[in-house]
Amino acid sequence: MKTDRRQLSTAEERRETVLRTAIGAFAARGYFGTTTTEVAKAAGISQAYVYRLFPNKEALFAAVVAHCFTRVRSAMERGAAAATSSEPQVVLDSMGDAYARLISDNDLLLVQLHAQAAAVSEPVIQEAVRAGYARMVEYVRGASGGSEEQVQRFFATGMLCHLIVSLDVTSVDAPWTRTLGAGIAHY
Amino acid sequence: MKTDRRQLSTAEERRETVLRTAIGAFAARGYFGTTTTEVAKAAGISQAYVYRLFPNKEALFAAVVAHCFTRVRSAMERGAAAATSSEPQVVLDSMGDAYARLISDNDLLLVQLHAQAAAVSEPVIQEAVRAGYARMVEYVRGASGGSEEQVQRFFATGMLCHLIVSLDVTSVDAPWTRTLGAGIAHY
DNA sequence: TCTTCATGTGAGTACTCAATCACTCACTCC
DNA sequence: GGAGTGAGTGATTGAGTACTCACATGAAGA
Repeated sequence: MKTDRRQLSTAEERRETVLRTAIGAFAARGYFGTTTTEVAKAAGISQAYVYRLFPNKEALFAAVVAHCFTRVRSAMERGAAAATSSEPQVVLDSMGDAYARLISDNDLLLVQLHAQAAAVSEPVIQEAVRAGYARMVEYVRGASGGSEEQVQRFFATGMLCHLIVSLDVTSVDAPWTRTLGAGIAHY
Repeated sequence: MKTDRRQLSTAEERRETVLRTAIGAFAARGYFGTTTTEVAKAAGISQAYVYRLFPNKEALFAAVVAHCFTRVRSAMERGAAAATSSEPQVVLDSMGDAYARLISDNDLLLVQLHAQAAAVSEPVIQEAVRAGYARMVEYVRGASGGSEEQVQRFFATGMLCHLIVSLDVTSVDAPWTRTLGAGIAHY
């Protein structure tokens, strides 16, 4: 290695760049509504090269989804570590707060919402989303020690966040928006 | 009027047919993933005629979404009427059960999920979904007399149903699926 | 330097999509 | 029967779409 800064990246580095930047691309219009050209532009590469890094659009999206889940899970881990007590509800609240901070830019959450929608018809994506939630549920259960009901409510609240963000209810002040958003942290 | 049975429908009748049948078309792949040709086929008309009945695809989808919300709301009304007591939680449970029965074929629920996803980027759809939830939240609050927290939890549980259906978790038997699906009725 | 190989792209292909338009047919009223 | 109106369609368009391939360029060792 002569120079400190290579002009070309390794394929693996590029793949990671794509996974990171594609979140922003897919966040707006999801799997069907986002073109591979948009993903390429977000990553600063040509559209053709996307197909060198990933076999097809479905695999690309599934990889992006998996990447989002690992980011969310590591945020939960930080939240669990920051809990001020080992009381299950305290740990859950701390994880929820860490989640709220992570998704303050909304893109991660929106990809999860779109992934859920695409999972209905695309088996590869469904499998990625299932695997993500499987690991997440088990992690939350184990780290918090919460009851079935507490864990279930934790995820139900997360789903409610999807609704709140997708409708942008925080920018509407009305009784129904206050009811849905009551007690939900946002940064 | 010579014959008892007309061959042609009125435009209004056709529009209603389209609204009803398009639910099945949009349920699988949502707004971006469903073509107007598929919608036309489901309604038994030509693709061109879809554009005589609706100005464009976005308005068509928004109308379908609004139609779904009215169906869900009237199911809730039946549920509320069937409640065995006026205790808020009893009424909410009865409404939830009516909802569970209504969406046993999944299509209505899937359209709501896809509508939520499309609402992120399509303002006309976002407005339709907002209006639908606004009316539904107010109705649920008024009909049940439940507290802010009870109503919020009611909708959070509904959102959890979206996840359960989109991932088809009922066909996977594992600890995490039992946690998410605990106590959720399905018919 | 020269060869080798991975990184990266321009220019396509074959196809699908939403939307339009000229047109036909069914019905009603006189 | 004939004029007028609204229901309904076949054919088309122009703008994309995912995906491919021949080719260029940079890096690094012999």
